[in-house]
Amino acid sequence: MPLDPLSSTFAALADPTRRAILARLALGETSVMELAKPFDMSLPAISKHLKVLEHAGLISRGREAQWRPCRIAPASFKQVDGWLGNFRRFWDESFNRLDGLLEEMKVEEAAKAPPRSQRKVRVTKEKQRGRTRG
Amino acid sequence: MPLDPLSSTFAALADPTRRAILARLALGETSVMELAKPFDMSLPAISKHLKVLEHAGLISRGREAQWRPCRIAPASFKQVDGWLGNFRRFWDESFNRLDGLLEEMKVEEAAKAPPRSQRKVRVTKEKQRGRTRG
DNA sequence: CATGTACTTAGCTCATCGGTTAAATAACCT
DNA sequence: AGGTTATTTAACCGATGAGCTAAGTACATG
Repeated sequence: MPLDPLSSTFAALADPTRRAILARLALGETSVMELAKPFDMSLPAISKHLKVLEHAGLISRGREAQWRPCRIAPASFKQVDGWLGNFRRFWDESFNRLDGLLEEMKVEEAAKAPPRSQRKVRVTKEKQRGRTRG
Repeated sequence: MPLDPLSSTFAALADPTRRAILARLALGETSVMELAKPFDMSLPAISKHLKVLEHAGLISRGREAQWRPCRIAPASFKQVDGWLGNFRRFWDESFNRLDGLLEEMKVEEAAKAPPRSQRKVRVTKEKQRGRTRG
C-alpha cells in the first residue's frame, strides 16, 4: 500500500544521498550520470534514489535521447513547507510579531464594525495555514 | 550508527501517526495517555513513536509525578525550515520578487561605490541561507 | 547490424521500522 | 505494604529500505 503524499515526501527527504541529489538539482537540471558522480555508490542505487524522489514528487524527469534529465519539482516542497507552517509560531519570531499585528488589526476592525452574526474569526486556525509573505 | 540530525528528523516526520502527535502537541503540552487516545494502537507503540520524536529533537519531555508531559521542541523544526529554504525560490513567488528587489539594490549600491577587491557578492549562496522575514 | 553509452529492472542480503504482547519500573494513594 | 495508574523495556515478527551484482532496455553511431 502506498503511503500518503506527505509521508512519502518526508521519507524521501530522510536520506542524505537524496538530499545531496536535490541540492545538486537546485543548481540546475542534469543527467543521472552527472548526479551519480559525487557518490561512492553503484548506478542502480542512484537510479533507485531518483525513483524515490520522483515518486515523492520532489523531482520530475524528461527524455532526451538516452538521457533522463532530472529537475526539481516544486509541488511537494511547497506541501512540506505548508505543513511546517502549522508549527512556525514555535520558532519564528517575526511570525509571532506578524500574528500580533494581525490580531490588533482584527480587534480594531471589530471595534469599528458593530458585531453581526458569524463575525467571530477563528484566529488560531487562520494563522496556522496558507500563509505567504509579501 | 546514528543518522545525521536532519535525516532522523525527516525520518521522524515520515510517519502519519507521529505527525498527528505533533499536531496535537501544537495545541499544547500533554501526557502520553492523552496523546495515545485518538489512535487504535497499543501504548508501547505510542511510547516508541514519542521516543523517535524526542530523538529527532521534535519534542521534549518533562516529569510530573507519574506523567511525562510532552511538548513541541522548536530547534529541529527550525532546522528543517532552514534546509527547505534552500529550495524556496522554486515555489515561493514572493520570495522571488524579494530576491529581485535585493539584487536591484545590490546593483545600485555597486554603481555608487567604486569596485574594490572582494567587492563581488555571491548572490546565489546569499539568497539560499539564513533568511528571515521582517 | 554491432558496439557503446545511459540508464533501469531483477533478484538477493541485511538492517531498520512499526507493530504486537508480556513484564518491568515509577510514582501516587490508601 | 499493597494496589492502582502511567509509562517504558524486552523480545519477537513481518514488511520495507538501502545497498549490491548481473542482466535487460533504449537510443546513437560507426
